[in-house]
Amino acid sequence: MKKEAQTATTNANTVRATDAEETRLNILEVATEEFSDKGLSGARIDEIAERTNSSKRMIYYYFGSKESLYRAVLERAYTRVRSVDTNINIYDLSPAVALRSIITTTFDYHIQHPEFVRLVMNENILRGAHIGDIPGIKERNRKVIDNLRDVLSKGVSEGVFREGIDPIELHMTISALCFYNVSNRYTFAYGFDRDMSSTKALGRRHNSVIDIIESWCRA
Amino acid sequence: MKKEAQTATTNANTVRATDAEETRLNILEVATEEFSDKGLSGARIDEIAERTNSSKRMIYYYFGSKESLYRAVLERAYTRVRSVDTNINIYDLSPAVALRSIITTTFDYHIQHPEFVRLVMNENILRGAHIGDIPGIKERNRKVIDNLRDVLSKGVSEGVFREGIDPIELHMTISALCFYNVSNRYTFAYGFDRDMSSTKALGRRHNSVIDIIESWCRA
DNA sequence: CGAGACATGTACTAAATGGTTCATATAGTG
DNA sequence: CACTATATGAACCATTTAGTACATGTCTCG
Repeated sequence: MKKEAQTATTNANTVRATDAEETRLNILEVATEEFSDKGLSGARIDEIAERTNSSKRMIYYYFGSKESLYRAVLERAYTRVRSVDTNINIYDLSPAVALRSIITTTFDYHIQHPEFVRLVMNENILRGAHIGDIPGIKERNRKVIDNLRDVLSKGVSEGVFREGIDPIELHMTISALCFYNVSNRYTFAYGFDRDMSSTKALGRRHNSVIDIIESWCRA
Repeated sequence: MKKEAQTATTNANTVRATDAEETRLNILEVATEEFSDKGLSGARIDEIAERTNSSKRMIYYYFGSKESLYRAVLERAYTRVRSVDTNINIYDLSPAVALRSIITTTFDYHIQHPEFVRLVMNENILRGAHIGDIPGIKERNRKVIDNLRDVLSKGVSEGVFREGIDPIELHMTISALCFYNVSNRYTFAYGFDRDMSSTKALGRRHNSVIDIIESWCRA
């Protein structure tokens, strides 16, 4: 398959480079599934190798070790989130709408990316052993907090939000409420017979989350 | 040590039984640490055996397999929570005070029992594969929801809470807000330089959580 | 006291698993 | 075209790990 792709193109250089990058990415994708599925210790390199278009040999060729591969997966996952919530333009919107839009984006992202949620869970099981190696996280988070601070203070000065809400607390609240119904989906579903992946339950939950945070922030 | 305990007592029967029960419990305690620390796949039977007063042989004698041991650990953890929040007496308190007391109890329990939080996280990583085997969870949860429903409706009829809040949504909210700052402690701490185990941060968070839920429920 | 049940220590095993060795193919370059 | 760097396949290895076989001790009860 790869060979066909190769001969199909004229510029061999590009092909080779692309090919390698493709292999790397393919490994990364499969690894993301596996690590997010079973965690660092539960994941199996052989399993990843098998599901890859490539081989175990290549995994070590490109990533060196299981842990490094895991780190690469984690980094990629975090990079992807970053690209999402940096995209909301706060300044064109009224504070109330901006806040709501932040909540909705966050909520949806978690629903659509359970693999991210699971990776973060796993990293916390590991007591954050690897997150320190991933560059750019603090900067990104600072930006998130700054955004929230701006929205809050704008809301306060417009009289729609009340004073005294700490942006970090607010962020934590939004995160918690968006994270939990994905992270604890299985134990919760079992305990309360409420399937947290049904559209109905999610819609309801989404409304609740918006409602909760809005009534907290409202002046 | 065990032998001394034995000779110290007169009734040999009791001693023997107690001894066995003690061994079982000791294994269970160490296993709880290990599983909560590293998850099911990360935990090592040999590691547990070593930290036990007993041996690997005994682990298999009493529990049969790693998975069974894990299940026993999970069951014990859930049983312990149950005993806690069944203890709040809702009926003597005003709805507002009752709600606050539920929140505080839940909040504190999570802080004081990170091992429970971690076990639940792990069980969700496993997609709830074992929680179905644990008896009594549904009944307990039903009781929790019933309690909340009572508090809510009492509050509504007294005019302090607003109508239309679903007790399951409320429970989920309380859980999420109490769970997250323990479960995501490490990634959050790193990302925002806010150590979520400091007394100060916890106090502040506790206030926030109460504040959030109260302003949501308030009429 | 002697037999059987309960409890426990020692040593072992088979399979799984992360990682490596060695050989080799392929493509771009002087 | 030969040489070099990149890329890849197949078999292999050392270690770890869940689980076991077997012998033995100890308590209870007839």
